[in-house]
Amino acid sequence: MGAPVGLPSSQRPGFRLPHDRVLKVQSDFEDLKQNGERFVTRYFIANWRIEPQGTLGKYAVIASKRLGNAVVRNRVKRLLRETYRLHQHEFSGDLTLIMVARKAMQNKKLADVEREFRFFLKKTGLWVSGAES
RNA sequence: UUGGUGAGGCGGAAGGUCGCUUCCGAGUAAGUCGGGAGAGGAAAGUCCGAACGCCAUAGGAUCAGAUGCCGUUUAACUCAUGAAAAAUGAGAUACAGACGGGGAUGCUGCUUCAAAGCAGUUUCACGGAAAGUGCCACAGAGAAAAUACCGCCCUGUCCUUGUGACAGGGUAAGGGUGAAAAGGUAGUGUAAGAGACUACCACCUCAGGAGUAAUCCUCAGGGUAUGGCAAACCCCAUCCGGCGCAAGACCAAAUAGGAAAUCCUUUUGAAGAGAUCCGCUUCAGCGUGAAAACCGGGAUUUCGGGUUAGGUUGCUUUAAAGAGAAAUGAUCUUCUCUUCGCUUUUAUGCGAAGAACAGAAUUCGGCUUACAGCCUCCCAAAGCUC
RNA sequence: GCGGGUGUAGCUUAGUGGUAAAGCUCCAGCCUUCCAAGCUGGCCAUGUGGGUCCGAUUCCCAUCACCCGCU
Repeated sequence: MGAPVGLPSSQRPGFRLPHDRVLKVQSDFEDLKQNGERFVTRYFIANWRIEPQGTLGKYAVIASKRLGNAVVRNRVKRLLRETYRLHQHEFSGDLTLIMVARKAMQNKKLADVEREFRFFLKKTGLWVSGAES
């Protein structure tokens, strides 16, 4: 699990996830909630939409105040962001995705979230690459 | 040594891989590469203040609000030196802060016949109850210029001659009620009693002394007048304009409307000559109809205000954490610590789990709350050893 | 970041400083063949910690939890 080690930096796929990939516009959130697809797992709720070919996919992570205090919310958001970053080559890139954290995600490790994210990709047919295991 | 109270401090360490924000450098630019920096003691709660900013504001008073023993002291901030935000020096202000002192209060111990005194310690939002109003349930005779229930004493009457009953009067020493009963204790005095009188204490007033002050001490006099509650209304003294970085400043574009100035147009409308107006000609229209100005319409410019999750700034500095719904992370290895299980005589070894509370948003000080574990100091206790 | 409000029985609400009230709920009994309804009785509370006071749900302070507004 994790990033592939041993390859030169020019050959392995990039795992960067700069800050401008974050979805910010309010109307996009409402549009996705109205018209997008929806899938619920144990740890998070996913809203997504396939964008036209060539556009760079965006993402957003939501942790509501009911989840816990600021430390818990930051931890949950970081785990979801890390999961998206490490698995961003396993589905088509032109995907706008919103992940809403659920209460069961408190005190979980990265491996648990990764397993759930993989389950979500396979179940909804978004799993493209399949090269890694 | 153990567990405990109080005070202070620390808040896991090193490395690998993949990432995020920002700065510097390389690079035409992008991608990229190298280097630097990147949460706390409480960043939290927002309880109390201050800086800073805008608006308002002659001066005074009232209302409302806050504070309330005394002294000393402390931040951002401002000024000076300085290349400088660093550092040093100076100045100034604040809190329910810190330190020290005074007073009151409860508890314990000792002394004392007692009142009280001394020592230790707890607590205190600690101006005024002899300016006024109000309240003090229940109980109790009486709860504030008070009161005669049981009692005590005197006088009178009666007869059952008992220290009896009734009537009148005196009396706050005793009993009882209550949180609290109108100075306390001892004595004189008296029919019984009473600050009625005396001594000491307490209270009040004046004078002197000590102390920066709060306050304390001493002397003299007064003679009980002054119950408690102001975290009840209130009185006195002091302070006090409001809103808050979502404050505010600058800039930009679009949109609708406002004001001013200039120009054009119009006298039913259109066309023509003419620099323009008046006027004229032609056509259409109207019962007839002239001139000037205003109003109206249009264009340009300027001004001022509003709206927009607009931008920059305020703002985080040249020695840099930081402005975006908000980064400071994820994971692995080793070490450290704690707990549990197994093994071992023990030491130890192996395995597993865990390592708190908690995340900067203009800045600063204080307070409060949360916090696994560890370290240091002080205090008292228990056990062991010398 | 700033401002405001509320905590009383299991729930919804009362309550002048002096024994904390009502309705629904729950439990037991009566009534009924049984249930429901009805009647009788009972259980259960001032968020927490201090202070003022003889005495606090009430007054004051601190704290905790929850709710709302400003954009």
